[in-house]
Amino acid sequence: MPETFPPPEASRPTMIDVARRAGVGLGTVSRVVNGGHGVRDETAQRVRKAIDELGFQRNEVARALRPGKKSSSLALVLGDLTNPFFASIAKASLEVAGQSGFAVVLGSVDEDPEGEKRAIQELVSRQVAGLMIVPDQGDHSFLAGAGVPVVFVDRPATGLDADIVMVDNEGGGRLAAAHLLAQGHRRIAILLAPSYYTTGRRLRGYRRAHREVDATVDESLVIQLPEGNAEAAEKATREVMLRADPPTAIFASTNFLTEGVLRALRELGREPAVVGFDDFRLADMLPTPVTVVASDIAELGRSAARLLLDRASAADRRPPQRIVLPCALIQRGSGERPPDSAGNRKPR
Amino acid sequence: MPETFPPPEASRPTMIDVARRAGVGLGTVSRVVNGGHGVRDETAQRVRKAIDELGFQRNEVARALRPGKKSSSLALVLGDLTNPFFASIAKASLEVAGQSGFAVVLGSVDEDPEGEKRAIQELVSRQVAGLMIVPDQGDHSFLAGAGVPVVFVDRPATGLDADIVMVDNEGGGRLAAAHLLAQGHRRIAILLAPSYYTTGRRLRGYRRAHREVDATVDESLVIQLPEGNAEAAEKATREVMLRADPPTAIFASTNFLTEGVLRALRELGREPAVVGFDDFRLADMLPTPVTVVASDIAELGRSAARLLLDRASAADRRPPQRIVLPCALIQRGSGERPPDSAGNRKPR
DNA sequence: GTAAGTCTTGGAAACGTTACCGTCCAGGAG
DNA sequence: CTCCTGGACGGTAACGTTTCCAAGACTTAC
Repeated sequence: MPETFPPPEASRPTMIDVARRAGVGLGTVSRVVNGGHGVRDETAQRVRKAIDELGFQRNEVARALRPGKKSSSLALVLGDLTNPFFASIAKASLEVAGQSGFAVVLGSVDEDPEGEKRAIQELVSRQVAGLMIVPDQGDHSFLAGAGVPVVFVDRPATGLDADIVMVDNEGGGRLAAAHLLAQGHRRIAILLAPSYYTTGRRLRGYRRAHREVDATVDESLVIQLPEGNAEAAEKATREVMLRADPPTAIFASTNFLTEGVLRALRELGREPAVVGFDDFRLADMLPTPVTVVASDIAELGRSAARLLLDRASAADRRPPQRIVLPCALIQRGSGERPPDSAGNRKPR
Repeated sequence: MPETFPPPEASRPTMIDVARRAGVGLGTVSRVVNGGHGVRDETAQRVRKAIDELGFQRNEVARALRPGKKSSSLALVLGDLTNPFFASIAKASLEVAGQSGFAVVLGSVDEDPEGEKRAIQELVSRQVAGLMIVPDQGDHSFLAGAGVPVVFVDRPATGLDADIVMVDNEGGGRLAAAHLLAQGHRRIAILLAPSYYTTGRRLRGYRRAHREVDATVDESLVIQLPEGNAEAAEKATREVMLRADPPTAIFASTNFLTEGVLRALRELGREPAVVGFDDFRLADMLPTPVTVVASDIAELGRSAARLLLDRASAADRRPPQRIVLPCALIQRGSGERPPDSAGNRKPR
């Protein structure tokens, strides 16, 4: 059978091909490709012409092989991309990196902390120029010797003092609780995903808000969930609302938790005040629009990428930076219900 | 001896270091690292010991430099990760690729089709083993000579006959329209994002459903939006509902469009039947839970990754594959409203 | 007119890996 | 005892780029 098809493995032209075609040396081509300093204009023209004609494109892999040169990729390690929170970070950091000609390699870690370590090392072996990590629990000191700059996103990691970008969790927690307390609520349940750093800080803010108005926290309303998903929150909400002394307000410390809370409340037909942490799509479209404490998640990703690019390009030896983004309260209705509406059956 | 401080710029050990430490040749180390065939067991042990002691990890960049060897990364090029549709694809393909030891490099393309081409070429220059592309409009024939396997996701591209994974758009469109027609609706508006391939197919299904029950399509209800976002859909919905002869049902051909439709309807206080294409989070929690035509988006991503891995590893020379996933109707309420409820003011 | 620069340019050495080609040794066959 | 076979291993040449060094061409200053 005749091979009329385009050659299946058309090897792409290299700098050597370009050099031959332009009648110059290899070094000259390289110089032209990298900004063209120290090359006569006329020569540079000839080289560029050859590049166009051959459709040459620099082989980034070979480039990254040279010592010192890291590849022009950043790595982003995070959990479930299906969570809009993570998706926003990914999108924003991708944008910033892209503007500087950097690609982003993704590592997913839904799994164990061991899986995270493996994923990170895989990425390091790909010679990425830097790592953005939304860390799970577990020690990250193994990164110290990797010789790669690291930026932690959303929460710090133990064992490594690196740059970090996060939101003002304590301030946000305080904001949410203070808002509810100001409406007269004194029995405010707080739902916490298990052992996340952020969760602890939000709880701290919640406690501080109580102290500030001399209210005592009923510890039985501080609810540590076994898992950080909507189902766990739904179950916990059901249980706490069916107690003899239910809360008059609920503070869900995570977007997925908020969803679970709302599910349970709809099912029960109860309407305590609800404030969520992190905004989410359609929050304003629900039967009672949901009041949330929100921050600029995209900025989280953008800052992380910017910070990492600085570290990667310049020999940026400043001490680890710490960027904290503010939170704001967005009142939509669910957080403004008065205490006495909590037990009411929802009118249907 | 205690290594108190990891050297700040400890250059990572290479195979040569391992070879020296194990007292073997370079080739032997390589053989051990790649499965260890043709190496005596005792020797392999020694090498493995040295690897552990030094914390050696293969430099993937150098490996990928060798001719024929592509890097163990796949590229994924898609639009806004903030769209749960794209996020699901990304997550699923990431998972599958990860299981085979492949990383995924992301290219975002919110921009022009020219930006897409640039992004793709950037990724190709990184010697990825394959490309998964959710193509924008525009010609993709420039990929033909790249020597890299390509899988298109969600929609085909012009100019290149490659593998493709997509959902049964026409079937889904038909399903949605048929469902509405079966309830007696005869004036069904369809909102279409501009010039997407999928959009055209969904419209085709919509028309087919009409033909099947001998209903005629009022062409003024086939609404081409100037943009594919919620705002455009909201505006269009407002306009069409305020006409003298408004539709009794609306088919929103995209998840974001559905959101816009719902926003407009809430504002207007009107309740025509609504069916959306693609499921979305909280669809069941809205005042009237939203009926949708849904498909397994994650499977879209998984299939794409699997297909690409096959092409990349084996010299898979089968003709281009074409995988079409089915759609299913999920009835939740908004799609089951009868025709005469459309003009009703919403009780408040 | 010569010395000392400056600007351009070509060539070669690396980077860390894999693939190939030998060499060496052991053991079996003749 | 020799020859051959085959497995185990060491060495080296790539892969495509960047960087360094040296050499040539040309300018400037004395």
